Amino acid sequence: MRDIEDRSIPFLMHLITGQVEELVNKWARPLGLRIEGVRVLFRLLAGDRTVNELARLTGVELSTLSRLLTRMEGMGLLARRRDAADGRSVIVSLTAKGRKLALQHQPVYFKDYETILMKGFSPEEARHVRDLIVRMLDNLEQSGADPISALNAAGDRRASA
Amino acid sequence: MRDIEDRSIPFLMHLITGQVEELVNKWARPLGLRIEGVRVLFRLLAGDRTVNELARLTGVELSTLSRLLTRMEGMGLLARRRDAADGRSVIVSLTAKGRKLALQHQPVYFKDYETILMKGFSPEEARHVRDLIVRMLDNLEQSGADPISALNAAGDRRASA
DNA sequence: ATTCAATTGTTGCGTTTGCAACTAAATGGA
DNA sequence: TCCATTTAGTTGCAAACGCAACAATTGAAT
Repeated sequence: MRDIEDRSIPFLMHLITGQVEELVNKWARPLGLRIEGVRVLFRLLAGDRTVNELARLTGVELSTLSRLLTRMEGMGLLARRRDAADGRSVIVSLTAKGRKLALQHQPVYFKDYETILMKGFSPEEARHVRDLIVRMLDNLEQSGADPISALNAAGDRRASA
Repeated sequence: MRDIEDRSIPFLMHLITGQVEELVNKWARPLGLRIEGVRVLFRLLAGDRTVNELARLTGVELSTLSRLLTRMEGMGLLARRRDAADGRSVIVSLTAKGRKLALQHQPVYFKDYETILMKGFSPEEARHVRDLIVRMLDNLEQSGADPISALNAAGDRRASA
């Protein structure tokens, strides 16, 4: 690896994430999409979702997602309709065109990037790293609804030591 | 963990990275910075760097970084000077004010986020996951200067199989 | 020496971003 | 029932983003 000096896990993940996203962006550019749009597309392939669910499932901020959906709707890739059961929610679904696009490009999606990332990994290593990463996410989640307080507390603790 | 269905490594990392960055952004906002600025600040604490080096070391895109440096220069946190040895390069260094700010907040930097992430990890697990992640970065790097070709090749291979 | 290529950093430009404020609908008391 | 609170989604706005084009400097080839 390069002469990276900051070997903290968050930073290393930042590097990986950034590079993978760059790759996906280049690939998706001819389709008029970027990685967020690609994520939405493939997520919807598994079934309709409300905007909120999509935000949670794709990790895209809500207002960003709302505008992204408007764009993709304009591209004819998806449709929004208000939920009859809950008038606040909006249900997003793929159009035929969107579904076709998704199916057409499904093979080159994340699996490929994961393949690159995990080259030379044994199955145990792959499983292990996935488990560890999931545990990190759990940790983040459990650090609280307002995780900043946990941080401040940690800082105070050390400061007073 | 939530009801996340996409358990691909890149996506899981995307979630972790996004959440950590959100935390850092909230923390750094009172300082007038965001995570990129924080990274620059602490990177420079280890010594002066050219703009290019900073970009590589922090994972910030070059034009974005250039403008970020202008802002931070305006805040009085750092200074730019042209390299006497190579007239193309610009050397970035902390001002006294920038150094003071960095030192002041050093304790709450990444270590804390890593602490949250790695809660409950044994030292072996922590070392292991770091090694595996570094291997992923190596894989990315070796996938070529233009890694998109590797991807296309992978797609073609499967398509013809 | 001259010319062509590569590297470094900045900027123009249109797009996208995230926060905060907002509307609208549903929920939970009193 | 009525009102306060919560939740879903959109939008205004200023800031930031990335790509591509650019100038300036260095390096390499002949």
